Amino acid sequence: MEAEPTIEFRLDRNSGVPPYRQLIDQVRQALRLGILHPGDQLPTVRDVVKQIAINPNTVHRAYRDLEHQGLTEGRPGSGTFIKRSLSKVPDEQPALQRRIEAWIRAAREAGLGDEAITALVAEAMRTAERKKK
Amino acid sequence: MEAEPTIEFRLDRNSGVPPYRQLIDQVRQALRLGILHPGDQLPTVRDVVKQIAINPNTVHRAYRDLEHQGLTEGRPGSGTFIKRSLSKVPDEQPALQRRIEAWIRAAREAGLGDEAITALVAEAMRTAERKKK
Amino acid sequence: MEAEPTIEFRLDRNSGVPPYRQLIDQVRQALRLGILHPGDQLPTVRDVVKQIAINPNTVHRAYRDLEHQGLTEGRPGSGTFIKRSLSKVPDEQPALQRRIEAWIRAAREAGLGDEAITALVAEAMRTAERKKK
Amino acid sequence: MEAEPTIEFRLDRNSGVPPYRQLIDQVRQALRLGILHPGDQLPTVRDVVKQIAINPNTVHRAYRDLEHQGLTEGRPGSGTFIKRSLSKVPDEQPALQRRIEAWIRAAREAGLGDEAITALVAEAMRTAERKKK
DNA sequence: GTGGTCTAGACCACG
DNA sequence: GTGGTCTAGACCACA
Repeated sequence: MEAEPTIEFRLDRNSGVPPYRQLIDQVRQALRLGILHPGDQLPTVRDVVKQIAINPNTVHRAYRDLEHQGLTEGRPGSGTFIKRSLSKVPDEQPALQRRIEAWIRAAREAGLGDEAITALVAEAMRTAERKKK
Repeated sequence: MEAEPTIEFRLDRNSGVPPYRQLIDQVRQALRLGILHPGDQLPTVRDVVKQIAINPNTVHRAYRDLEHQGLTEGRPGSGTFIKRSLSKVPDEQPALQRRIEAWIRAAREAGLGDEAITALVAEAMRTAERKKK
Repeated sequence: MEAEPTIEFRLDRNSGVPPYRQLIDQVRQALRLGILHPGDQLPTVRDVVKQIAINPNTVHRAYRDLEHQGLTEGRPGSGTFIKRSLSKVPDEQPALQRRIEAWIRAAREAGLGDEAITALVAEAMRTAERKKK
Repeated sequence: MEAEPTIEFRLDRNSGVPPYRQLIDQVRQALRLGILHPGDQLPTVRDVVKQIAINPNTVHRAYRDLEHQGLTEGRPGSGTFIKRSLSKVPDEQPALQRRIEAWIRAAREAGLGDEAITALVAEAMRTAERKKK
Protein backbone atom coordinates (compact mmCIF):
# COMPACT_ATOMS: atom_id res chain seq x y z
CA MET A 1 0.00 0.00 0.00
CA GLU A 2 3.01 2.20 -0.45
CA ALA A 3 2.69 4.48 -3.43
CA GLU A 4 0.19 4.27 -6.20
CA PRO A 5 1.49 2.60 -9.35
CA THR A 6 3.29 5.16 -11.47
CA ILE A 7 3.59 3.31 -14.73
CA GLU A 8 2.93 -0.16 -15.98
CA PHE A 9 5.23 -1.51 -18.60
CA ARG A 10 4.17 -3.72 -21.45
CA LEU A 11 6.31 -5.65 -23.84
CA ASP A 12 5.52 -6.45 -27.43
CA ARG A 13 7.75 -9.40 -28.24
CA ASN A 14 6.85 -9.37 -31.92
CA SER A 15 7.50 -5.76 -32.81
CA GLY A 16 11.18 -6.14 -33.52
CA VAL A 17 11.86 -3.29 -31.10
CA PRO A 18 14.33 -4.41 -28.45
CA PRO A 19 12.72 -4.68 -25.01
CA TYR A 20 15.05 -2.19 -23.33
CA ARG A 21 14.04 0.27 -25.99
CA GLN A 22 10.36 -0.35 -25.41
CA LEU A 23 10.79 0.48 -21.74
CA ILE A 24 12.60 3.69 -22.56
CA ASP A 25 9.97 4.71 -25.08
CA GLN A 26 7.18 4.03 -22.60
CA VAL A 27 8.74 6.22 -19.95
CA ARG A 28 9.30 8.98 -22.48
CA GLN A 29 5.71 8.65 -23.65
CA ALA A 30 4.44 8.90 -20.10
CA LEU A 31 6.55 12.01 -19.59
CA ARG A 32 5.23 13.59 -22.77
CA LEU A 33 1.65 12.86 -21.84
CA GLY A 34 2.06 14.25 -18.34
CA ILE A 35 1.47 10.85 -16.75
CA LEU A 36 4.82 10.93 -14.99
CA HIS A 37 6.25 13.99 -13.29
CA PRO A 38 9.55 14.97 -11.71
CA GLY A 39 9.92 13.31 -8.34
CA ASP A 40 7.78 10.30 -9.23
CA GLN A 41 9.31 6.95 -8.55
CA LEU A 42 9.58 4.38 -11.28
CA PRO A 43 8.85 0.77 -10.38
CA THR A 44 11.97 -0.88 -9.01
CA VAL A 45 13.94 -3.14 -11.25
CA ARG A 46 12.73 -6.12 -9.29
CA ASP A 47 9.11 -4.98 -9.59
CA VAL A 48 9.39 -4.76 -13.34
CA VAL A 49 10.95 -8.19 -13.46
CA LYS A 50 7.97 -9.54 -11.59
CA GLN A 51 5.44 -7.63 -13.65
CA ILE A 52 6.69 -8.56 -17.10
CA ALA A 53 8.98 -11.47 -17.80
CA ILE A 54 12.30 -9.79 -18.36
CA ASN A 55 15.86 -9.93 -17.14
CA PRO A 56 16.86 -7.43 -14.43
CA ASN A 57 19.85 -6.34 -16.47
CA THR A 58 17.61 -5.34 -19.33
CA VAL A 59 15.43 -3.19 -17.09
CA HIS A 60 18.52 -1.79 -15.54
CA ARG A 61 19.92 -0.85 -18.89
CA ALA A 62 16.74 0.99 -19.82
CA TYR A 63 16.87 2.95 -16.57
CA ARG A 64 20.54 3.69 -17.08
CA ASP A 65 19.91 5.02 -20.58
CA LEU A 66 17.11 7.19 -19.28
CA GLU A 67 19.50 8.52 -16.68
CA HIS A 68 21.98 9.34 -19.44
CA GLN A 69 19.21 11.25 -21.16
CA GLY A 70 18.87 13.28 -17.98
CA LEU A 71 15.32 12.09 -17.42
CA THR A 72 15.72 9.87 -14.38
CA GLU A 73 18.00 9.39 -11.45
CA GLY A 74 18.87 6.15 -9.73
CA ARG A 75 19.31 6.44 -5.99
CA PRO A 76 20.96 3.31 -4.62
CA GLY A 77 19.00 2.08 -1.70
CA SER A 78 15.82 3.92 -2.53
CA GLY A 79 14.88 3.56 -6.17
CA THR A 80 14.76 5.29 -9.53
CA PHE A 81 13.07 8.66 -9.81
CA ILE A 82 11.92 11.06 -12.49
CA LYS A 83 14.24 14.02 -12.66
CA ARG A 84 12.99 16.02 -15.60
CA SER A 85 9.86 16.06 -17.69
CA LEU A 86 9.27 16.25 -21.41
CA SER A 87 5.71 17.39 -21.38
CA LYS A 88 4.62 20.70 -22.61
CA VAL A 89 1.06 19.49 -22.60
CA PRO A 90 -0.91 21.81 -24.87
CA ASP A 91 -4.40 22.89 -23.90
CA GLU A 92 -5.86 21.07 -26.87
CA GLN A 93 -4.54 17.73 -25.69
CA PRO A 94 -7.68 16.43 -23.99
CA ALA A 95 -9.66 17.19 -27.11
CA LEU A 96 -7.07 15.57 -29.32
CA GLN A 97 -7.06 12.57 -27.05
CA ARG A 98 -10.80 12.16 -27.29
CA ARG A 99 -10.73 12.46 -31.05
CA ILE A 100 -7.98 9.89 -31.54
CA GLU A 101 -9.72 7.47 -29.22
CA ALA A 102 -12.94 7.88 -31.15
CA TRP A 103 -11.07 7.34 -34.39
CA ILE A 104 -9.48 4.17 -33.13
CA ARG A 105 -12.82 2.82 -32.02
CA ALA A 106 -14.23 3.59 -35.44
CA ALA A 107 -11.31 1.88 -37.14
CA ARG A 108 -11.73 -1.18 -34.96
CA GLU A 109 -15.43 -1.31 -35.73
CA ALA A 110 -14.59 -1.19 -39.40
CA GLY A 111 -12.71 -4.41 -38.85
CA LEU A 112 -9.19 -3.05 -38.87
CA GLY A 113 -6.64 -4.88 -36.75
CA ASP A 114 -3.82 -3.23 -34.86
CA GLU A 115 -1.35 -3.66 -37.66
CA ALA A 116 -3.70 -2.06 -40.14
CA ILE A 117 -4.43 0.84 -37.78
CA THR A 118 -0.74 1.42 -37.23
CA ALA A 119 -0.25 1.33 -40.98
CA LEU A 120 -2.92 3.95 -41.54
CA VAL A 121 -1.46 6.26 -38.92
CA ALA A 122 2.07 5.84 -40.22
CA GLU A 123 0.89 6.53 -43.75
CA ALA A 124 -1.01 9.60 -42.61
CA MET A 125 2.00 10.95 -40.76
CA ARG A 126 4.10 10.48 -43.85
CA THR A 127 1.53 12.25 -45.97
CA ALA A 128 1.31 15.18 -43.57
CA GLU A 129 5.08 15.31 -43.54
CA ARG A 130 5.30 15.73 -47.25
CA LYS A 131 2.72 18.46 -47.19
CA LYS A 132 4.68 20.26 -44.52
CA LYS A 133 7.83 20.34 -46.59
CA MET B 1 12.38 2.55 -69.24
CA GLU B 2 11.98 2.32 -65.51
CA ALA B 3 8.73 0.88 -64.25
CA GLU B 4 6.98 3.39 -62.12
CA PRO B 5 7.97 3.02 -58.48
CA THR B 6 5.64 0.74 -56.62
CA ILE B 7 6.87 1.48 -53.13
CA GLU B 8 9.49 3.75 -51.69
CA PHE B 9 11.31 2.46 -48.69
CA ARG B 10 12.48 4.68 -45.88
CA LEU B 11 14.71 3.89 -42.95
CA ASP B 12 14.42 5.32 -39.49
CA ARG B 13 17.83 4.77 -37.96
CA ASN B 14 16.74 5.92 -34.54
CA SER B 15 13.69 3.78 -34.01
CA GLY B 16 15.52 0.76 -32.70
CA VAL B 17 13.75 -1.38 -35.28
CA PRO B 18 16.25 -3.39 -37.33
CA PRO B 19 16.40 -2.24 -40.95
CA TYR B 20 15.40 -5.56 -42.49
CA ARG B 21 12.35 -5.46 -40.27
CA GLN B 22 11.46 -1.96 -41.37
CA LEU B 23 11.47 -3.07 -44.99
CA ILE B 24 9.22 -6.01 -44.21
CA ASP B 25 6.85 -3.85 -42.21
CA GLN B 26 6.61 -1.30 -44.99
CA VAL B 27 5.69 -3.91 -47.55
CA ARG B 28 3.08 -5.35 -45.21
CA GLN B 29 1.73 -1.85 -44.56
CA ALA B 30 1.44 -1.20 -48.27
CA LEU B 31 -0.39 -4.47 -48.71
CA ARG B 32 -2.81 -3.71 -45.92
CA LEU B 33 -3.56 -0.27 -47.27
CA GLY B 34 -4.12 -1.52 -50.78
CA ILE B 35 -1.11 0.35 -52.12
CA LEU B 36 0.48 -2.83 -53.38
CA HIS B 37 -1.44 -5.58 -55.14
CA PRO B 38 -0.71 -9.10 -56.34
CA GLY B 39 1.43 -8.98 -59.44
CA ASP B 40 3.12 -5.68 -58.56
CA GLN B 41 6.86 -5.70 -58.71
CA LEU B 42 8.96 -4.67 -55.74
CA PRO B 43 12.00 -2.51 -56.43
CA THR B 44 15.08 -4.57 -57.15
CA VAL B 45 17.71 -4.98 -54.49
CA ARG B 46 19.98 -2.66 -56.46
CA ASP B 47 17.26 -0.02 -56.63
CA VAL B 48 16.73 -0.15 -52.90
CA VAL B 49 20.45 0.09 -52.25
CA LYS B 50 20.57 3.22 -54.40
CA GLN B 51 17.49 4.71 -52.81
CA ILE B 52 18.43 4.25 -49.17
CA ALA B 53 21.87 3.54 -47.75
CA ILE B 54 21.66 -0.13 -46.91
CA ASN B 55 23.56 -3.32 -47.46
CA PRO B 56 22.27 -5.49 -50.33
CA ASN B 57 22.34 -8.52 -48.06
CA THR B 58 19.92 -6.82 -45.73
CA VAL B 59 17.46 -6.10 -48.54
CA HIS B 60 17.88 -9.62 -49.75
CA ARG B 61 17.07 -11.00 -46.38
CA ALA B 62 13.93 -8.88 -46.07
CA TYR B 63 12.70 -10.13 -49.46
CA ARG B 64 13.49 -13.69 -48.51
CA ASP B 65 11.48 -13.34 -45.28
CA LEU B 66 8.55 -11.89 -47.20
CA GLU B 67 8.71 -14.85 -49.52
CA HIS B 68 8.68 -17.16 -46.51
CA GLN B 69 5.57 -15.37 -45.34
CA GLY B 70 4.04 -16.25 -48.69
CA LEU B 71 3.57 -12.61 -49.63
CA THR B 72 6.06 -12.28 -52.43
CA GLU B 73 7.65 -14.39 -55.05
CA GLY B 74 11.12 -14.06 -56.48
CA ARG B 75 11.32 -14.71 -60.18
CA PRO B 76 14.96 -15.27 -61.05
CA GLY B 77 16.05 -12.89 -63.73
CA SER B 78 13.06 -10.59 -63.50
CA GLY B 79 12.58 -9.51 -59.89
CA THR B 80 10.39 -9.89 -56.84
CA PHE B 81 6.65 -9.74 -57.17
CA ILE B 82 3.67 -9.53 -54.88
CA LYS B 83 1.95 -12.84 -54.67
CA ARG B 84 -0.77 -12.32 -52.13
CA SER B 85 -2.40 -9.34 -50.48
CA LEU B 86 -3.29 -8.62 -46.88
CA SER B 87 -5.86 -5.97 -47.49
CA LYS B 88 -9.47 -6.46 -46.82
CA VAL B 89 -9.91 -2.75 -47.41
CA PRO B 90 -13.14 -1.76 -45.73
CA ASP B 91 -15.44 0.74 -47.41
CA GLU B 92 -14.88 3.18 -44.61
CA GLN B 93 -11.14 3.31 -45.16
CA PRO B 94 -11.03 6.49 -47.26
CA ALA B 95 -13.10 8.23 -44.62
CA LEU B 96 -10.91 6.91 -41.85
CA GLN B 97 -7.86 8.03 -43.74
CA ARG B 98 -9.18 11.54 -44.14
CA ARG B 99 -10.07 11.72 -40.46
CA ILE B 100 -6.70 10.53 -39.22
CA GLU B 101 -4.93 12.94 -41.55
CA ALA B 102 -7.03 15.78 -40.25
CA TRP B 103 -6.29 14.72 -36.69
CA ILE B 104 -2.57 14.65 -37.33
CA ARG B 105 -2.65 18.10 -38.86
CA ALA B 106 -4.53 19.34 -35.82
CA ALA B 107 -2.03 17.73 -33.48
CA ARG B 108 0.85 19.29 -35.38
CA GLU B 109 -0.80 22.67 -35.26
CA ALA B 110 -1.15 22.26 -31.52
CA GLY B 111 2.62 22.07 -31.44
CA LEU B 112 2.98 18.34 -30.93
CA GLY B 113 6.08 16.70 -32.33
CA ASP B 114 6.19 13.26 -33.86
CA GLU B 115 7.15 11.59 -30.62
CA ALA B 116 4.25 13.19 -28.78
CA ILE B 117 1.82 12.24 -31.52
CA THR B 118 3.01 8.66 -31.47
CA ALA B 119 2.64 8.70 -27.69
CA LEU B 120 -0.95 9.88 -27.92
CA VAL B 121 -1.86 7.26 -30.49
CA ALA B 122 -0.19 4.48 -28.54
CA GLU B 123 -1.91 5.57 -25.36
CA ALA B 124 -5.26 5.72 -27.12
CA MET B 125 -4.80 2.25 -28.52
CA ARG B 126 -4.00 0.96 -25.08
CA THR B 127 -7.07 2.65 -23.64
CA ALA B 128 -9.34 1.28 -26.34
CA GLU B 129 -7.85 -2.14 -25.75
CA ARG B 130 -8.79 -2.09 -22.11
CA LYS B 131 -12.31 -1.08 -22.92
CA LYS B 132 -12.56 -3.92 -25.38
CA LYS B 133 -11.66 -6.49 -22.75
CA MET C 1 49.20 -5.61 -40.46
CA GLU C 2 46.04 -3.61 -40.82
CA ALA C 3 46.16 -0.35 -38.95
CA GLU C 4 48.65 0.78 -36.40
CA PRO C 5 47.46 0.38 -32.81
CA THR C 6 45.40 3.39 -31.83
CA ILE C 7 45.23 2.98 -28.10
CA GLU C 8 46.26 0.38 -25.60
CA PHE C 9 44.05 -0.06 -22.60
CA ARG C 10 45.31 -0.81 -19.12
CA LEU C 11 43.33 -1.89 -16.12
CA ASP C 12 44.10 -1.10 -12.54
CA ARG C 13 42.20 -3.72 -10.59
CA ASN C 14 42.99 -2.14 -7.23
CA SER C 15 41.93 1.42 -7.82
CA GLY C 16 38.30 0.93 -6.94
CA VAL C 17 37.37 2.50 -10.26
CA PRO C 18 35.10 0.16 -12.22
CA PRO C 19 36.80 -1.27 -15.31
CA TYR C 20 34.26 0.08 -17.78
CA ARG C 21 34.92 3.50 -16.34
CA GLN C 22 38.66 3.10 -16.71
CA LEU C 23 38.23 2.36 -20.40
CA ILE C 24 36.05 5.42 -20.86
CA ASP C 25 38.50 7.63 -19.01
CA GLN C 26 41.40 6.35 -21.07
CA VAL C 27 39.67 7.12 -24.34
CA ARG C 28 38.74 10.58 -23.09
CA GLN C 29 42.32 11.14 -21.97
CA ALA C 30 43.65 10.11 -25.35
CA LEU C 31 41.23 12.51 -26.99
CA ARG C 32 42.28 15.35 -24.74
CA LEU C 33 45.94 14.71 -25.38
CA GLY C 34 45.45 14.56 -29.11
CA ILE C 35 46.45 10.89 -29.25
CA LEU C 36 43.15 9.90 -30.84
CA HIS C 37 41.44 11.86 -33.58
CA PRO C 38 38.10 11.75 -35.36
CA GLY C 39 38.00 8.86 -37.79
CA ASP C 40 40.43 6.71 -35.82
CA GLN C 41 39.30 3.21 -35.11
CA LEU C 42 39.25 1.92 -31.57
CA PRO C 43 40.38 -1.65 -31.00
CA THR C 44 37.51 -4.05 -31.55
CA VAL C 45 35.75 -5.43 -28.55
CA ARG C 46 37.33 -8.79 -29.19
CA ASP C 47 40.79 -7.23 -29.44
CA VAL C 48 40.40 -5.58 -26.08
CA VAL C 49 39.23 -8.83 -24.59
CA LYS C 50 42.39 -10.47 -25.83
CA GLN C 51 44.64 -7.63 -24.75
CA ILE C 52 43.43 -7.26 -21.19
CA ALA C 53 41.46 -9.88 -19.33
CA ILE C 54 37.94 -8.49 -19.42
CA ASN C 55 34.47 -9.50 -20.43
CA PRO C 56 33.25 -8.41 -23.88
CA ASN C 57 30.12 -6.95 -22.36
CA THR C 58 32.16 -4.65 -20.17
CA VAL C 59 34.13 -3.34 -23.12
CA HIS C 60 30.93 -3.02 -25.03
CA ARG C 61 29.37 -1.01 -22.29
CA ALA C 62 32.29 1.40 -22.23
CA TYR C 63 32.02 1.89 -25.99
CA ARG C 64 28.30 2.37 -25.72
CA ASP C 65 28.69 5.03 -23.05
CA LEU C 66 31.26 6.80 -25.17
CA GLU C 67 28.79 6.72 -28.03
CA HIS C 68 26.18 8.28 -25.77
CA GLN C 69 28.67 11.00 -25.00
CA GLY C 70 28.87 11.64 -28.71
CA LEU C 71 32.54 10.74 -28.84
CA THR C 72 32.47 7.47 -30.74
CA GLU C 73 30.33 5.61 -33.20
CA GLY C 74 29.86 1.87 -33.49
CA ARG C 75 29.47 0.63 -37.04
CA PRO C 76 28.19 -2.95 -37.03
CA GLY C 77 30.34 -5.03 -39.24
CA SER C 78 33.29 -2.68 -39.29
CA GLY C 79 34.18 -1.45 -35.81
CA THR C 80 34.04 1.47 -33.42
CA PHE C 81 35.34 4.84 -34.52
CA ILE C 82 36.15 8.22 -33.04
CA LYS C 83 33.51 10.72 -34.01
CA ARG C 84 34.46 13.86 -32.14
CA SER C 85 37.51 15.07 -30.29
CA LEU C 86 37.98 16.77 -26.95
CA SER C 87 41.41 18.19 -27.50
CA LYS C 88 42.07 21.85 -27.72
CA VAL C 89 45.75 21.13 -27.31
CA PRO C 90 47.38 24.38 -26.18
CA ASP C 91 50.75 25.38 -27.56
CA GLU C 92 52.30 25.09 -24.14
CA GLN C 93 51.42 21.44 -23.86
CA PRO C 94 54.75 19.95 -24.94
CA ALA C 95 56.55 22.14 -22.43
CA LEU C 96 54.08 21.24 -19.70
CA GLN C 97 54.48 17.61 -20.58
CA ARG C 98 58.25 17.78 -20.28
CA ARG C 99 58.02 19.56 -16.95
CA ILE C 100 55.59 17.10 -15.42
CA GLU C 101 57.66 14.17 -16.61
CA ALA C 102 60.76 15.70 -15.05
CA TRP C 103 58.86 16.28 -11.84
CA ILE C 104 57.68 12.70 -11.70
CA ARG C 105 61.19 11.43 -12.23
CA ALA C 106 62.40 13.67 -9.43
CA ALA C 107 59.66 12.44 -7.15
CA ARG C 108 60.49 8.84 -7.91
CA GLU C 109 64.16 9.47 -7.25
CA ALA C 110 63.20 10.96 -3.89
CA GLY C 111 61.74 7.57 -3.09
CA LEU C 112 58.07 8.39 -3.58
CA GLY C 113 55.83 5.58 -4.73
CA ASP C 114 52.90 5.97 -7.08
CA GLU C 115 50.39 6.40 -4.29
CA ALA C 116 52.46 9.14 -2.71
CA ILE C 117 52.91 10.91 -6.04
CA THR C 118 49.22 10.79 -6.71
CA ALA C 119 48.62 12.13 -3.21
CA LEU C 120 50.93 15.08 -3.82
CA VAL C 121 49.30 15.94 -7.11
CA ALA C 122 45.81 15.66 -5.67
CA GLU C 123 46.77 17.83 -2.74
CA ALA C 124 48.33 20.39 -5.03
CA MET C 125 45.23 20.52 -7.21
CA ARG C 126 43.13 21.07 -4.15
CA THR C 127 45.41 23.86 -2.98
CA ALA C 128 45.38 25.57 -6.34
CA GLU C 129 41.61 25.23 -6.38
CA ARG C 130 41.26 27.09 -3.13
CA LYS C 131 43.51 29.85 -4.33
CA LYS C 132 41.46 30.20 -7.45
CA LYS C 133 38.25 30.75 -5.51
CA MET D 1 35.30 22.74 22.54
CA GLU D 2 35.77 21.15 19.15
CA ALA D 3 39.17 19.73 18.46
CA GLU D 4 40.66 21.42 15.47
CA PRO D 5 39.80 19.58 12.27
CA THR D 6 42.41 16.98 11.42
CA ILE D 7 41.18 16.17 7.97
CA GLU D 8 38.36 17.35 5.78
CA PHE D 9 36.77 14.79 3.58
CA ARG D 10 35.45 15.56 0.14
CA LEU D 11 33.41 13.43 -2.17
CA ASP D 12 33.61 13.38 -5.93
CA ARG D 13 30.32 11.88 -7.04
CA ASN D 14 31.37 11.69 -10.67
CA SER D 15 34.68 9.89 -10.39
CA GLY D 16 33.24 6.40 -10.34
CA VAL D 17 35.17 5.68 -7.16
CA PRO D 18 32.86 4.38 -4.44
CA PRO D 19 32.47 6.85 -1.56
CA TYR D 20 33.80 4.53 1.16
CA ARG D 21 36.88 4.09 -0.98
CA GLN D 22 37.34 7.84 -1.38
CA LEU D 23 37.38 8.27 2.39
CA ILE D 24 39.98 5.54 2.79
CA ASP D 25 42.12 6.99 0.05
CA GLN D 26 41.99 10.45 1.58
CA VAL D 27 43.14 9.21 4.95
CA ARG D 28 45.95 7.28 3.34
CA GLN D 29 46.91 10.37 1.33
CA ALA D 30 47.03 12.47 4.47
CA LEU D 31 49.20 9.87 6.15
CA ARG D 32 51.61 9.76 3.24
CA LEU D 33 51.90 13.51 3.11
CA GLY D 34 52.50 13.83 6.82
CA ILE D 35 49.26 15.70 7.34
CA LEU D 36 48.00 13.12 9.79
CA HIS D 37 50.17 11.55 12.45
CA PRO D 38 49.82 8.72 14.98
CA GLY D 39 47.61 9.83 17.82
CA ASP D 40 45.57 12.26 15.73
CA GLN D 41 41.85 11.88 15.95
CA LEU D 42 39.74 11.37 12.85
CA PRO D 43 36.46 13.27 12.66
CA THR D 44 33.61 11.33 14.20
CA VAL D 45 31.12 9.58 11.98
CA ARG D 46 28.56 12.21 12.90
CA ASP D 47 30.94 15.01 11.94
CA VAL D 48 31.58 13.46 8.58
CA VAL D 49 27.89 12.98 7.97
CA LYS D 50 27.34 16.67 8.67
CA GLN D 51 30.27 17.76 6.56
CA ILE D 52 29.49 15.76 3.44
CA ALA D 53 26.21 14.19 2.50
CA ILE D 54 26.83 10.53 3.18
CA ASN D 55 25.29 7.63 4.99
CA PRO D 56 26.76 6.93 8.46
CA ASN D 57 27.11 3.26 7.58
CA THR D 58 29.38 4.18 4.71
CA VAL D 59 31.67 6.22 6.95
CA HIS D 60 31.62 3.45 9.47
CA ARG D 61 32.67 0.96 6.91
CA ALA D 62 35.57 3.13 5.74
CA TYR D 63 36.83 3.47 9.30
CA ARG D 64 36.49 -0.25 9.84
CA ASP D 65 38.53 -0.97 6.72
CA LEU D 66 41.21 1.45 7.85
CA GLU D 67 41.34 -0.34 11.16
CA HIS D 68 41.72 -3.64 9.31
CA GLN D 69 44.64 -2.09 7.47
CA GLY D 70 46.18 -1.38 10.88
CA LEU D 71 46.20 2.35 10.27
CA THR D 72 43.60 3.48 12.78
CA GLU D 73 42.17 2.41 16.07
CA GLY D 74 38.66 2.87 17.28
CA ARG D 75 38.43 3.72 20.96
CA PRO D 76 34.85 3.13 22.06
CA GLY D 77 33.43 6.25 23.59
CA SER D 78 36.12 8.60 22.38
CA GLY D 79 36.57 8.20 18.64
CA THR D 80 38.88 6.89 15.95
CA PHE D 81 42.58 7.61 16.12
CA ILE D 82 45.58 7.25 13.88
CA LYS D 83 47.69 4.32 14.98
CA ARG D 84 50.40 4.13 12.40
CA SER D 85 51.72 6.38 9.67
CA LEU D 86 52.62 5.71 6.07
CA SER D 87 54.85 8.69 5.51
CA LYS D 88 58.51 8.45 5.06
CA VAL D 89 58.48 12.10 4.12
CA PRO D 90 61.62 12.76 2.12
CA ASP D 91 63.53 15.98 2.63
CA GLU D 92 62.78 17.02 -0.91
CA GLN D 93 59.03 16.93 -0.37
CA PRO D 94 58.49 20.63 0.28
CA ALA D 95 60.43 21.42 -2.85
CA LEU D 96 58.49 18.84 -4.84
CA GLN D 97 55.29 20.24 -3.49
CA ARG D 98 56.16 23.75 -4.57
CA ARG D 99 57.13 22.56 -8.02
CA ILE D 100 53.97 20.60 -8.62
CA GLU D 101 51.85 23.49 -7.41
CA ALA D 102 53.64 25.80 -9.77
CA TRP D 103 53.15 23.34 -12.60
CA ILE D 104 49.47 23.07 -11.92
CA ARG D 105 49.07 26.82 -11.91
CA ALA D 106 50.91 26.96 -15.21
CA ALA D 107 48.68 24.26 -16.66
CA ARG D 108 45.58 26.10 -15.51
CA GLU D 109 46.81 29.32 -17.01
CA ALA D 110 47.35 27.50 -20.27
CA GLY D 111 43.63 26.84 -20.19
CA LEU D 112 43.71 23.21 -19.17
CA GLY D 113 40.77 21.91 -17.17
CA ASP D 114 41.02 19.37 -14.41
CA GLU D 115 40.35 16.44 -16.68
CA ALA D 116 43.10 17.51 -19.05
CA ILE D 117 45.55 18.03 -16.21
CA THR D 118 44.79 14.62 -14.82
CA ALA D 119 45.27 13.18 -18.29
CA LEU D 120 48.70 14.79 -18.63
CA VAL D 121 49.84 13.54 -15.24
CA ALA D 122 48.56 10.02 -15.89
CA GLU D 123 50.22 9.95 -19.27
CA ALA D 124 53.48 11.20 -17.77
CA MET D 125 53.39 8.55 -15.07
CA ARG D 126 52.88 5.90 -17.71
CA THR D 127 55.75 7.25 -19.76
CA ALA D 128 58.08 7.35 -16.78
CA GLU D 129 57.03 3.84 -15.93
CA ARG D 130 58.09 2.54 -19.32
CA LYS D 131 61.44 4.22 -19.05
CA LYS D 132 61.94 2.66 -15.66
CA LYS D 133 61.43 -0.84 -17.01
C1' DG E 1 15.68 -3.80 0.45
C1' DT E 2 17.63 -0.54 -3.40
C1' DG E 3 20.60 0.36 -7.67
C1' DG E 4 25.20 -0.87 -9.94
C1' DT E 5 28.78 -3.81 -11.94
C1' DC E 6 30.92 -7.95 -13.70
C1' DT E 7 31.16 -12.53 -15.82
C1' DA E 8 29.52 -16.13 -18.86
C1' DG E 9 27.59 -17.52 -22.89
C1' DA E 10 23.95 -17.44 -26.48
C1' DC E 11 21.83 -15.35 -30.43
C1' DC E 12 20.91 -11.64 -33.85
C1' DA E 13 21.81 -8.01 -37.47
C1' DC E 14 25.07 -6.27 -40.47
C1' DG E 15 29.12 -6.11 -43.98
C1' DG F 1 34.37 -10.94 -38.97
C1' DT F 2 31.94 -6.60 -36.68
C1' DG F 3 28.81 -4.41 -33.07
C1' DG F 4 24.30 -5.14 -30.40
C1' DT F 5 21.05 -7.44 -27.30
C1' DC F 6 19.34 -10.77 -24.01
C1' DT F 7 19.59 -14.11 -20.24
C1' DA F 8 21.52 -16.02 -16.04
C1' DG F 9 23.50 -15.48 -11.83
C1' DA F 10 27.02 -13.58 -8.64
C1' DC F 11 28.80 -9.86 -5.90
C1' DC F 12 29.23 -5.00 -4.25
C1' DA F 13 27.83 -0.33 -2.38
C1' DC F 14 24.37 2.10 -0.25
C1' DA F 15 20.06 3.29 2.96
